[in-house]
Amino acid sequence: MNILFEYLNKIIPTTEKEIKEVTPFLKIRTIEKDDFLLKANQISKSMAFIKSGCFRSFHIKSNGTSTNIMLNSEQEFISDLESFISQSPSNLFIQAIEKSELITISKIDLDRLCEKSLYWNKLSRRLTEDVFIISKRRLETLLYKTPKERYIELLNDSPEFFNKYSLTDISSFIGVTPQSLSRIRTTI
Amino acid sequence: MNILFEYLNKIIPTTEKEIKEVTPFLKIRTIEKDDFLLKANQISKSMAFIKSGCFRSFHIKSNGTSTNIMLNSEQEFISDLESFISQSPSNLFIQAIEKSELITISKIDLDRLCEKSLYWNKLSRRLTEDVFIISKRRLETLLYKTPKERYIELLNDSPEFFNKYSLTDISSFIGVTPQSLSRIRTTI
DNA sequence: CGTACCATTGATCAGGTTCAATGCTCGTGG
DNA sequence: CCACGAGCATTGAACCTGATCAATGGTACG
Repeated sequence: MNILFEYLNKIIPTTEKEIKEVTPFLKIRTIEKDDFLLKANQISKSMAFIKSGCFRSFHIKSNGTSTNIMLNSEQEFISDLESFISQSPSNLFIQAIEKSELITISKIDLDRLCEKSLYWNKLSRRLTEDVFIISKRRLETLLYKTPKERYIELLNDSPEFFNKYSLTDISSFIGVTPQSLSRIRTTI
Repeated sequence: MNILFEYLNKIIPTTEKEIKEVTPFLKIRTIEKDDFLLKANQISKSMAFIKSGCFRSFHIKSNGTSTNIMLNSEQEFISDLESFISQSPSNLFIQAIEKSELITISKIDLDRLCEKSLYWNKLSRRLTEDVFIISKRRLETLLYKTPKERYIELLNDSPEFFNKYSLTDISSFIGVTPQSLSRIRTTI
């Protein structure tokens, strides 16, 4: 679990106290390729830190088409944060793109830590802030930019995406069809 | 400032202690129609609670066109939260749509409150969570839905928008031109 | 009264979608 | 070990939605 503690320590420096507090609540979980961490209508009961592997979070419309709202990999937290926060049914599917290892903590245990501890409160706040900023930037990209501009932005800001995820997954993340992405790529 | 205290009390119940702690840091500010609360490249130094009035937060692209990323009115907090959190230059303009009254707190003072107090930490976390959920839902709407569906969703979920904001502002918020919104409206 | 802004309507244009077909790679089973 | 099938990326053609350019009517405000 050291990889998680190092990550937390970078965000808000930890002491022995916090490591001891949280360790009993952490669980390791392995998930196979194509299996689901969460499905629509379920309530997200735990927050997961990705030790290895990668995931796509997507929505399925009534007509059956699916759209990736988020792609995540190593050293990122994953869950439907909205469902996790409000303990309401999710509208997302979260699926492992490859065999992955997670470190998880349940909502109940995290709430318990936050109830009394300034540290875990500050940390939760920081993580929520980070996720908010990611969401806001994604919103801005969709509102202000053309698909071609979004592709170029992704190439510059997150070139590693193109090793981790298929072009189909990336096109859905960008908000266009795979055919359109393919055509965009030929113009560059 | 009672309107703010009532609002806070609903989110996380306050005691006399918290009211006393925060009161010295709160300022009332009036802002005239069309004046700016924040401009691009400035750093957002304060968080504002809208006592009366309404605002639009928008981005201006290099080609000069502007897009509303957010519309806010009474009993909502307003700032470029990304700039406020990270104290980095904003890419947004925040403008009063009408003469408005704000209750503000500076970043420095809020940080000071959060440093030691569990209450202000929990509150900040809750407010960030709420803003995250708003941002995520907006992202979903843009990714999954057509302009017509977005318009209908807004009509159902926030009919008051159509009293507060011009159709031009709303069309920009939805992510289409005023002409397109006008045509969408005629089909319903 | 006149000007400026907003909402609307018409005509044309462009970019993305859809439908369809093909090549490619990789994993599986005979 | 090879053959087959599945899924991904690409390409072509037709179509459609929303953008753009342009003009008009209405209304609020100085």
